[in-house]
Amino acid sequence: MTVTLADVAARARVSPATVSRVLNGNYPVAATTRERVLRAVDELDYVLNGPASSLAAATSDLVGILVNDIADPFFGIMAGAAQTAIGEGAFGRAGGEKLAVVCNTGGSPERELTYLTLLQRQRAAAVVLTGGALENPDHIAAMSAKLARLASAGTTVVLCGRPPVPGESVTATLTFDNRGGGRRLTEHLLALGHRRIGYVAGPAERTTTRHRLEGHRAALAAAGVDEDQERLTVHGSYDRRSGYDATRELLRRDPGLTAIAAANDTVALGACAALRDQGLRIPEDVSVAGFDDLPFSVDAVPALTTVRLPLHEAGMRAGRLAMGKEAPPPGGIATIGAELMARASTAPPKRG
Amino acid sequence: MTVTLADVAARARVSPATVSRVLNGNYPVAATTRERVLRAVDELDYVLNGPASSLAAATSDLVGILVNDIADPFFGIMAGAAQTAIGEGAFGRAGGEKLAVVCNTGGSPERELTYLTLLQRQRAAAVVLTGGALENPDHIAAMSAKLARLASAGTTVVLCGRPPVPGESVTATLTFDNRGGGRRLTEHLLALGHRRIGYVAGPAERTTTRHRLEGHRAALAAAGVDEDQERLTVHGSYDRRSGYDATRELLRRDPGLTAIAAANDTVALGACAALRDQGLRIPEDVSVAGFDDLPFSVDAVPALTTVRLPLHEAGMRAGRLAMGKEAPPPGGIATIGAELMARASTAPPKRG
DNA sequence: CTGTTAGCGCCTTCAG
DNA sequence: CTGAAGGCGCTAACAG
Repeated sequence: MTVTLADVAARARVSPATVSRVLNGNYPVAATTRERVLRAVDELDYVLNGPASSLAAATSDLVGILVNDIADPFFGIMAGAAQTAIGEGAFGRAGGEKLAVVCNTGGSPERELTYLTLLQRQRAAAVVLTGGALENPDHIAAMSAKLARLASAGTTVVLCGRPPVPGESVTATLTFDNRGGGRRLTEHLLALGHRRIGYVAGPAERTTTRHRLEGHRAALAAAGVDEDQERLTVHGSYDRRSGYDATRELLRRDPGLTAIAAANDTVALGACAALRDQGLRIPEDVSVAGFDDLPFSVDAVPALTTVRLPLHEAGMRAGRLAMGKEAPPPGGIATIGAELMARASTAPPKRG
Repeated sequence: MTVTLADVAARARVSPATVSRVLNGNYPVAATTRERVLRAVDELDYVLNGPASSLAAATSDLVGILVNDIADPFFGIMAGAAQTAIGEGAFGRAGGEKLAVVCNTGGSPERELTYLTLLQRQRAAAVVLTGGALENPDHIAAMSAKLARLASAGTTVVLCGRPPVPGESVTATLTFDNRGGGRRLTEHLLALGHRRIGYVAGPAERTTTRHRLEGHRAALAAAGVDEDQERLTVHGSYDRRSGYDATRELLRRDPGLTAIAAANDTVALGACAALRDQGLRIPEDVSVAGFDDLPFSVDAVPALTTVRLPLHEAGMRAGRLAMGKEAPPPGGIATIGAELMARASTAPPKRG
């Protein structure tokens, strides 16, 4: 009932092998024969059986892209770009189309491993891991083992916006300069004259959180403003609500603070909302800064000072690396710059 | 070199068939035997070969979720919810985990069809299509044919936030009341006293665009305000830039308009930016309204009046429907309500 | 350039 | 409850 390669072969009066060859396009076939086969494919409305191909060839055309939160444009932009890079130049019936597919871990370590296992099961051609990693030792060990196994099974592993992992299992790592960005952002605040700066950090145990915070602290230390920093730091998740709640908490701890640096732009927006609800003006009373420079940040009122991460470019590059369309950087690791975008939400302190 | 079912069977001193049975959990196996097998699986670090299973069983555990724009939270929220619903209750090594996977069409009809073909090739267990459909007749025909073929191959097809398609190939359709929402939004504007309302529509040829616009026009017609509407409508894409550009164009066409209704919240934010750049205040000079009620809308300044769509709930339900965990609604179609959220960005007109 | 021949690894009747 | 046997649909050497 379902039409197979053999049916096509029969209709085109060639052997199944020939049909396979024209479909995969990786072997010379006479033009007229190809014509005939393609016509038969169309007439029979034939669609290759993926599992059968994968089984026989011991590889599949599936490429997995793991993200922590698919509803967050930070990941959406990277994943979309990667998917574009992976899919491009492959259209129509011709072979070579990869099925680029994104998997949402929700930030859960179990789901991250589960997805990796599922992709391993499918014999995925490549896997792209985006976003910061969890710093829990058990999870790190489990991940290393899993990545090693994927790599040894021939799956290309690419990290995008993630710190490098030791070992030979990762083909390429694109890592963001979160530390440098965090540092420059706080230097900007210091240059404006701020000294009491609240920090709304992301979830503890995440590399992104730690690196951004380290940059912040480094800038403070260099300026000699390093007392009491624990009290001026509150951890939360990477969402709006967290920014709102943490800001109220910071204001309680130090009503005199003149600036707030947030873990990312979304959190910064929550911080802005909390400040407004307290009757504080931005930036006159309190300056606010974010991180990532997501598209909405420039439209915030006032426009948000933040650190720009080239998410689209990074995603594209990760996609190309996953496909082997681009050579890995020397040493397998490339650090991607983070650029300060000074806008209207930060200004010299007027009070305190 | 790569460990297979047979290896596990040998180690556990049972037949391959038995191993298969415990792994798939769909057949009675003695508890002690199961133990032994599971232990062998662990010791050998065995991972099922997906393609081989799929080939033999003629089904796979892949579920595809198609979205128009993965960087847009509108889709991210639905896709994330669907993925959660599909993945839940399936952890550890036990069988039954589906690989829920999202595919980004970028709004391109070709890519939509390509992804469907790729999913068909993988013998996907289910496919969830989210977001509005293109109204081009050729594409509609191609899609119907493709969906019919998927359905006849045993793939469950679910539509989420999409208008129903004729035929028996779709298991369930969840459609948003875009028309009703659009109508209520404009009624709200009319009730405030607005009469010259600019409309920034989405891309032409999309059902979502058309339905929202129809609701808008219906409200105007009911109020007897139906002259000149073509001139007060500008089409664009569903992004910020489009809102910005279209608003400038609308202002050029009618400098006296007192309100702008936008295709969605993102577009509304672009509209706000354009108004501000023209020195117009919101809502004193011009009211602005969006659609969708994405998370950032409540934090906009002023808070954005919009129409709330229960994206998370819809996505969850679509996921459950795709998994057969929930019975389809009567007739296979459920309409999901759209609720007006009146906030600070709309107020009675002060000028004109 | 094209046909022939073996499996790829697993599931699924059918016996026992 | 468990084992044995056949085949799912395709690709990959080999010949020719």
